[in-house]
Amino acid sequence: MKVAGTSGQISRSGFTSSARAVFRMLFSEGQATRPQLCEALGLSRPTMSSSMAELDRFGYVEKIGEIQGAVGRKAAMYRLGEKVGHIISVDAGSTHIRLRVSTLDRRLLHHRTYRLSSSQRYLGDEISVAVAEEIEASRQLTEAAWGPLRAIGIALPSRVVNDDGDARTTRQEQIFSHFTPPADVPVVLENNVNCAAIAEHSHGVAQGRQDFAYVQVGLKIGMGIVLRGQLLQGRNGAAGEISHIAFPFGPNALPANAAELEYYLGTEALMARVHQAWPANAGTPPQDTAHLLTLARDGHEAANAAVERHARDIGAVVATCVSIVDPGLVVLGGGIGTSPLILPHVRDMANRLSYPTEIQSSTLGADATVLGIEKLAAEHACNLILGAE
Amino acid sequence: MKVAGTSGQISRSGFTSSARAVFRMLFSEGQATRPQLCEALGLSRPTMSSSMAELDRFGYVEKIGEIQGAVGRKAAMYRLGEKVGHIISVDAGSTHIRLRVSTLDRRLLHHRTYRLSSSQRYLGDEISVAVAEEIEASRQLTEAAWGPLRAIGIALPSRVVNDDGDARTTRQEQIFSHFTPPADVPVVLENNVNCAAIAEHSHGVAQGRQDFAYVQVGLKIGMGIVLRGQLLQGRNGAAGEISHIAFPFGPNALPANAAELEYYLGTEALMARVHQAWPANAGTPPQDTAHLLTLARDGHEAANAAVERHARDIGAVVATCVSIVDPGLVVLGGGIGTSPLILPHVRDMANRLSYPTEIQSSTLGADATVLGIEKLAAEHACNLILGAE
DNA sequence: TTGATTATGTTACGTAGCCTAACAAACAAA
DNA sequence: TTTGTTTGTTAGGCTACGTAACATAATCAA
Repeated sequence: MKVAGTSGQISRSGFTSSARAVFRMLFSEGQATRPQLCEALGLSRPTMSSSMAELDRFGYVEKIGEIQGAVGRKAAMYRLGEKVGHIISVDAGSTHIRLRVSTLDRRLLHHRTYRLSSSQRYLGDEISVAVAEEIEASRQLTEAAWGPLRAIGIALPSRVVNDDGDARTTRQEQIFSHFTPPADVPVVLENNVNCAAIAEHSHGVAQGRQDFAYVQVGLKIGMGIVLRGQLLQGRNGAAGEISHIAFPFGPNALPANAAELEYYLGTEALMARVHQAWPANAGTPPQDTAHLLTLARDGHEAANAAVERHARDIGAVVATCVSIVDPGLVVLGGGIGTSPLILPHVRDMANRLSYPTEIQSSTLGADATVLGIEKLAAEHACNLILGAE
Repeated sequence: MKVAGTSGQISRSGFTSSARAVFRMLFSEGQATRPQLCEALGLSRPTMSSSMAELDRFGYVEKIGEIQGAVGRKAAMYRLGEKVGHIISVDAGSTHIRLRVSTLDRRLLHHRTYRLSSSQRYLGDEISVAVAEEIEASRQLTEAAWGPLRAIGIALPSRVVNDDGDARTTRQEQIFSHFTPPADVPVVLENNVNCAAIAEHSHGVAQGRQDFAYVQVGLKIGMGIVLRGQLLQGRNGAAGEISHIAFPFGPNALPANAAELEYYLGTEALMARVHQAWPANAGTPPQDTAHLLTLARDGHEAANAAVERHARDIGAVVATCVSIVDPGLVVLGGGIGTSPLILPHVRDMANRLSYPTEIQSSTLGADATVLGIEKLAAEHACNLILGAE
């Protein structure tokens, strides 16, 4: 993740630690009653009173109702107030720009989707232009009740390095070629596969897991790794760049070039192999992977063989990842990754070659990436409001 | 890391947070003056007074002298007191048992080395017996001034899982087959390669690094990964078990069995390949890797070719690791790993296939592993004294 | 309806753990 | 010896919590 726009303002918030804890709780849980907050945070009722008063002075909390228990007085229910503001999250994908405007506790305020005129393999000018236009369009709709814009998050189809790393080796700055963020609004950048991993953590099958890996298999192949609840980014923003795994590698084979696996496991080369191996009497070969998967599902022999071999290749990649980080859970995503046809083969291969690991298919749809960057942008905004410490 | 022996005593220490901070500082720095501690921890002199008094009541600090600045009153120098106690650290290696008795701030009190009668490939009875005897022998020498025994750390040549994992799949419990630790003394277990990685962090070339990987190349091959300053252990204690990387893996090759890389990159298979490829006119082939490296260093052509090929294989493995965790630094250790002959080839291969990564040879000797487990045991003891949180 | 019971929120007040200010002690340099 | 500097202690205040007690608001049983 890279953050631009707020350089060096290490703003201590001025809130007491209990007020910060209350804010964080409402941030993560969405809403809670005072007794619930007391219980969860181990605070006394007087401390809760003063914390709430403290946050209320800034409009940072909002009473949204009362809850009646079995007996006794009603408990007041709170959530974050409107002065907390909102964030804009953008998935700058290869075919679509998906945008969400939401509160810090991720209540959706507005959303839009823009279809790019052509599929963009890499981050370039067209994406930058589209992002600029979409953000501008939604800013026009901003309502007073949304409060201030606290952050803009953008998921990019490129490596992203943080301030320690060397941004010149990535494409990340391309996003700003036609897009200039509003002054004073921090921009949070993160790789789109990493964002999808985050979404699995907050919305998907990896909920509650401290450690897991997300493997996206589609046009390209990539991985996002979450360890101790935090995204692993790497010195060059290259953690999870599994297309750079040594390939081919064997007693008589060493890789000649970097990223050979990217080509081999990409859909282009996969379909080329399918066409080459397609029997003359097996009908017309499939034109894309979706078609290939349909044929395989319907029991087509040649299609099945191709899918199985691809699944076993992916299983080998997963085994390699497990051997290195042993995450306990691997989530498969992407057009091919989510196919139920590949899951058993990946499981079999990975668990035979490596250590016991749960392997699941993602159930999140096309919104996964934008939900992931939304989470990251919200967390960044929350940290800014509560001070770095 | 696995910890046995102290089940469930979540002892809050009763010390103020500043006293704990002072303790931690003396723990990590060894010694410091009061003004230094104030400066480093951001505490006032009155607070330092009360913190010191607090710790002194338990004999947890000790004044060891005074330091005279340019002008003004002398500053008192402190270190951890004898009531803090000591730890026993054991490297249960394949050929030697190395033992150190030391204070929590790692002042050496006693050490001994025992040579096993034969090289043990795996953790078994003989190691357990030897560990029991060595620990018993050094306990006999315990002096009153050493204070209580706070922890026993043992580095094992096996996978080690923590309490979440399934210990039945590892060999770790074998260590207790002939060794029964004293009651009430926690035992800290960790894999020996992970320990060597820790030692690189605290004593070696990885000092000051938040993230790095340590690759040990010798009889077997293994890796220890430190991320955000903490050892990565994995759900099955298998993080860094790079012998399970998919191998062979290529367009026409999938691994048939687990851990094929362990055999291929092990010294046994290496020497077999060397012998097979040895030209008839090149003299007698080397009998072990040390000899092979000597011949290569002296310019022997066939030896050089073998070493280079092995180095490139290792470089491919390093590239795979970098592609997944992108640590920024890889330290090479072990009998073959530390050879200056392989370093350039590993560097070339890894950096060509993957992302910019510093690659260094370890400069620590045979004590690395025991120093690593010493660090872990000391940290565990420190946490117990200061309370969990 | 009315009191008993219970949960919630506020007020009053105590305390721990830090701080600053001021002073005492211990040193070097003038 | 005096002066200035640094170290350590004493005195006293402040903040962020806590507990105790009370006020408030609900259910429930008579």
